[in-house]
Amino acid sequence: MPKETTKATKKRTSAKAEKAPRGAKKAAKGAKGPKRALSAYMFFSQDWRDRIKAENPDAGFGEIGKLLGAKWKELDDEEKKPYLDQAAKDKARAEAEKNDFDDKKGGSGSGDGDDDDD
DNA sequence: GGCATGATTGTTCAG
DNA sequence: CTGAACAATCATGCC
Repeated sequence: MPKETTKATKKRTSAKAEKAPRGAKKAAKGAKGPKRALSAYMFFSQDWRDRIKAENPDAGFGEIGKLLGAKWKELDDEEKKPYLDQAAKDKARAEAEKNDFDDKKGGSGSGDGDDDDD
């Protein structure tokens, strides 16, 4: 048994009790942050978005979203494997990203160019 | 050292 | 453009 520590405390992360009270988030604009790695779900949806729409051409965001999640859990470990694999690779990518972020984080300065954005 | 948290990622669909 | 359900994640901070 996986010791439930957090889970028992909170529902998970989103929890979104009812309307997704996630207000403080989304920074990505000027702030530079070592973004995180994608989730297996991301890859899973990329491949499945096709299927979901194929079997639910009528389904909209609501249906597809729910169906997607439902199918995801329905898949077997082996089925998710390929997705997890991709996620694993993305993780490495995010790792390097953070690495660079951590490296220049102090230094440089300057520069930065920044960019900006938009 | 282990725990909790937050931040992020991508899809679809619409006004 | 952005948000919202859907799910994972997992890196980091913190004592």
